[in-house]
Amino acid sequence: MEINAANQPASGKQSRKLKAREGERIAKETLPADSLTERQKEILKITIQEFVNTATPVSSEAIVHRYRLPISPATVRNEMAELEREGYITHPHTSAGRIPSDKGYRYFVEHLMQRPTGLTRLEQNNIQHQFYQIQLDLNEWLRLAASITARTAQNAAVVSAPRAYDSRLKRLELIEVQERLTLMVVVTQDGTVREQMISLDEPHNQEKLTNISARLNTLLHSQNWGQIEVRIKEWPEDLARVVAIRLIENLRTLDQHQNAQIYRDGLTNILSQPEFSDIGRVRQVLHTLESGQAFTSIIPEMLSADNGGVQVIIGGENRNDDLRLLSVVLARYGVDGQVAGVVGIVGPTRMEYNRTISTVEYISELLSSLMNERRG
Amino acid sequence: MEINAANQPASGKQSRKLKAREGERIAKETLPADSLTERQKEILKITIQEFVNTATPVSSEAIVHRYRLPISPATVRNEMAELEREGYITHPHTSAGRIPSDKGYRYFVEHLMQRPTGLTRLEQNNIQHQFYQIQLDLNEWLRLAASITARTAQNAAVVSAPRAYDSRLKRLELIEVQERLTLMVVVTQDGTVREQMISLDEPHNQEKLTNISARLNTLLHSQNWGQIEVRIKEWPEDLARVVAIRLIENLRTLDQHQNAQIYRDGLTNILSQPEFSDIGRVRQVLHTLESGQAFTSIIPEMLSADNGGVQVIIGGENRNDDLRLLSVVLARYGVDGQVAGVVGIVGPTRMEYNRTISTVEYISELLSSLMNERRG
DNA sequence: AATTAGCACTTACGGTGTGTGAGTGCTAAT
DNA sequence: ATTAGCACTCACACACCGTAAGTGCTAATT
Repeated sequence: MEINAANQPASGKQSRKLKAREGERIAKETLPADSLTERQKEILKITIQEFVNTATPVSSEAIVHRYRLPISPATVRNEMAELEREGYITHPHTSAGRIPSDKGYRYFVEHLMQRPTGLTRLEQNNIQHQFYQIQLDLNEWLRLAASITARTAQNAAVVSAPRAYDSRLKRLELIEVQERLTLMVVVTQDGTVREQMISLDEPHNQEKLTNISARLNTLLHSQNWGQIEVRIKEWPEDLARVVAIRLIENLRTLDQHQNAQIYRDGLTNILSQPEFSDIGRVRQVLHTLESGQAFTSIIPEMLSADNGGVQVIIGGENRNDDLRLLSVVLARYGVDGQVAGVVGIVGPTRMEYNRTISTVEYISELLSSLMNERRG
Repeated sequence: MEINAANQPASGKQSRKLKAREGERIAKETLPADSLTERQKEILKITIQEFVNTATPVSSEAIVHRYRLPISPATVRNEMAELEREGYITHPHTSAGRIPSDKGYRYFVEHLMQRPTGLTRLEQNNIQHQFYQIQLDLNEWLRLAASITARTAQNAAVVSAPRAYDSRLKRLELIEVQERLTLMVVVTQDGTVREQMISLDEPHNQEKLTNISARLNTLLHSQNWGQIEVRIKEWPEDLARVVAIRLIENLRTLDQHQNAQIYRDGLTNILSQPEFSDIGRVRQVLHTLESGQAFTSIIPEMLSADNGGVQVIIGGENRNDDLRLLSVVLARYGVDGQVAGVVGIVGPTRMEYNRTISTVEYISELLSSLMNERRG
């Protein structure tokens, strides 16, 4: 039992640390590639692949048989026992086969998985087609993105609306709705359109409104909310100022994006997985995903991460308790320094990481280039 | 068994017809109020109320005991047997109490339920508050509506985006994004804002675009797509015409609203009901609600119904097979002749119809008045 | 004629028992 | 270091009750 403790003291401790889950950053603990022998890697890889496909514990016999290994089940058993001691796999009860642990999946994702074999060229083209087919607005793009991602990865998809870093006014329009009610339409430099109602103290006709918006457009063009705030300091208390104040609010909420809209799709996919044969778990997961509150911490974290690539958070690595039994695969999309959002997949830890990662990667690239075309 | 067959021959046939479900319109078959004796009504009412509360079959003893009826369980049993013969209730197996049938619920909704006791004044105020608290845009209003409806009625909520009948241009704006790319923002008379990208054959600067939009605004103000189509017939093949054509498309899709957006919320509520202890049913229902295709027929039907009130579709009355085990309660909202959408609740047939109906009613009224304020 | 007491009958439900098959871990042989 | 052999452990499916709940029917009562 203590044989290999001397060989990899770090690894042993690290695994315990992982389970203790301190406040680490997401997807960090890179496992050393050389902590396992080649044969152990091979067996771990097969175990994971088999388990991903069949959803049932993998026996020593199944491994040698299905993959025609030149060793006996007994040998495999010995290796598996070792892998279990190291924490890469477990078994649910004595007479059952092995199932991968979170740590096992992590090792797989980092060292064992052959990449990239996720999406075929054909699939990519199909997806691209759906996006370019119609000139949709942002809202519908994101909805579509969620839907396609979910379908492609056969799991639940999450897409966060792009959040701007530094929204600047491109154009503002005031439209009379009623005597004392006007509709303000704000277009920012990156092409986002927002509408807002403003109720006025006294009646104004369209002509007046047009004048004001023309004036504001020239005065405040390409300014962000901070600059506008400074600019209007000594303005008189007239309508122009009222509008400017609403404009500031508007740009500011755009930047902070408290109303960070999340688009979801494909809940059905994940619930049809065998791990969700238990109704209680279904309810819990559904609740988690529907409320979306699990993502309020994870998405901002992803947005501010300096590492640009795909992030994989496996089971217990999740900070959020409700996501403990699920894995999350995330990628950022957007235009550098201007706007950014997140595309993600949520599913059982037993998922095809390769395909999931490829999907999320591809969709995020696609969304990025679409966003790029939008901006001026 | 045939005793009452002579008394209510129509009712007997009608119930059979119901089960045969021909292509009837929604929520129609009004059951005659006098087909039951007063005591039978009382017993049916109690049975339904008890079942709605407890979710377990109601026994004859429970009825006399809980409601202190001056009759014996045996008498109640006789009456229940009669009610069962008439199709208002059933029992799952010999030694179980009674549960209401779809027909029973319908009778309850039409004659037995005391209305309106749905929402307290306090609840109404709370709801109203949430809507008026912030000046949201349409999108977020509807999302909020779905969320509040679901929470209030403790079931899944469905809200369809308002569909316009006859969208007319209020104002159009062209904003340069890139040299050959412009953003068109269209505001219609009823205050709907839509954005669309237009790619141009040759470069145009903002000044040119402003000119064109000003011209179009005066020429096409308050016209619908049909009128615009006639108007531009002999126009030269310039940019103004290109924009006008896109404008026509835009207004037209607004009217047909193929992209009839549906907002959903509260799936969790309905899945926590005891009728969804079976995982298969959960999946089926979830699939139905997530895909939303079940509503593609039911919502337009509701929109074009001449009956303005709340519609209740109970279990098997649903045309859509996937909704067979659920009830749907719908109300229309909007501004007469201008825009209309639907607010609805979906839940197990065992639901508090009174409260559900009141909720849907109230939210739809609220949305209507909000829409009213928006329009010019 | 309507109501009710009494009772036999039916059926779901929870607990217990069991035997079978899968798969392991260990030991001893290769 | 590998592997054959084997005892051992569990989950799972199935059958087997006993019990409690609630009915329908019959006969007695009002």
